[in-house]
Amino acid sequence: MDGAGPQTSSTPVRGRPRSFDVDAVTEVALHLFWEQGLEATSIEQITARTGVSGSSLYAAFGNKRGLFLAAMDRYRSFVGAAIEPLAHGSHGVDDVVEFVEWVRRGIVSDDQPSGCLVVNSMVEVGEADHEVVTAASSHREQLRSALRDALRRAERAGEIQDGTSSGRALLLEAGLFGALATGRAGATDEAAAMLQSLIDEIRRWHVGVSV
Amino acid sequence: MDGAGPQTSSTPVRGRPRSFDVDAVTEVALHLFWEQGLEATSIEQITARTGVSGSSLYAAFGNKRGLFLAAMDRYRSFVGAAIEPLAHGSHGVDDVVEFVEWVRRGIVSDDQPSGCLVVNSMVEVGEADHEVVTAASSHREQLRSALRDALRRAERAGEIQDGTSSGRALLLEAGLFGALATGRAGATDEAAAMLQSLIDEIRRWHVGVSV
DNA sequence: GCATTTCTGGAACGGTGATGACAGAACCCG
DNA sequence: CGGGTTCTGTCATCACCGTTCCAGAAATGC
Repeated sequence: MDGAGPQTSSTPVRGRPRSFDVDAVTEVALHLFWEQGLEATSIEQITARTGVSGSSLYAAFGNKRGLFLAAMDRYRSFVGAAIEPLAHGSHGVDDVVEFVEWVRRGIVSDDQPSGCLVVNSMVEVGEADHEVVTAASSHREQLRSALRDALRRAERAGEIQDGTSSGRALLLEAGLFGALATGRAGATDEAAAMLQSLIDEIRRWHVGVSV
Repeated sequence: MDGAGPQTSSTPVRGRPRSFDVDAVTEVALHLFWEQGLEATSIEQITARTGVSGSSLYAAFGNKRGLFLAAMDRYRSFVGAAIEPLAHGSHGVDDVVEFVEWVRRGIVSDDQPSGCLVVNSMVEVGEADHEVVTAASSHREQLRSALRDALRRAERAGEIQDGTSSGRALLLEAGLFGALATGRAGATDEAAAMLQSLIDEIRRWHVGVSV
């Protein structure tokens, strides 16, 4: 019976209606948390960018943690859209490469903060917050599973050696996270090179191509 | 002419001598920063664990940032000892595998915090602190260069395909960082599995072994 | 219109944490 | 042993930040 969480789009029917868009505020918060981290982002910064005062934020999200969790959810569905083709695409290796390149575009792009909110949170929060740990764990599972699915398709298509999909999904997951952590430190070129090396290695997986 | 930094073991000759061991304090600080992060670690915690009061810390290290930088240096020489055989060892692939296993032992071990202070700092500090960015960049360079050296030896020994050492050094660096980030989130089993998948993949690099 | 309910901004509260000031303590050198 | 120098601990300062309080505002249904 703590913070009841944001009622995304239910009908309050009674009392004064909310005067701001919860999703829009979550988006702004996401951007700030993504760019600066959880601790380094203050409620005041969010009120400044959204024009919504602190008490309204607390009424809608419970507390800072609730807002962060909402932002994390939003981030996860953003990434989920790019993961989807991995899980249920029609290609094997090509789907994987396409995803890695999507990540690379995100790191190089100036439109979004470089790095991954989930990776950042894993490192910054560590094991301190159980819900954050759970969300991050679930996210990793989702990504890894999608990578594995794509690699299984690659196995069936004879693109890569049988029995390697699980291990290689883990390998890719680790490589992606490492590149994202590096990108966060401002070394976008290095991060992009890491992802390129990942792609090169994937290409070498092709059965029949000399080692 | 700012904080003069800790005079590690010079002879003060004049005035009251320091009554605590700078290295020992740095070690404690390192442990706390490593485990909790920069922001989450307070000077008070360090005074509590060391018995040294805040003003003495400020006299020796300038400020919290100076202490953190000293801790980072200490961490880097700790890791440097494990990197050394990579750079100047006599084996190729085996040296690389040995290093990955050293990282894995660190993650699984209960004696040290799981994760890597440099990776943690890259993510937590981001691009905010120029000196931290520089130290992290230098550390990455050192690791990558050592990995490349070992892989070059592997190339010369005919263990892996020629011309792949640079790319694969980057790949390993990314994979290691990703596993370390995952370990920091408390998922030590997952992190260990990532490192194992890295080792498995390295084994598949062996020229002559079927893809 | 009126009572009720729920929102809203602004100001206040309480805690925390980095840093600086200061008086005393411990050591060197002459 | 006294002067000069540098350490040490305690306390104060100052800023920041998450959170709550409160009085007013805006909607609902009767």
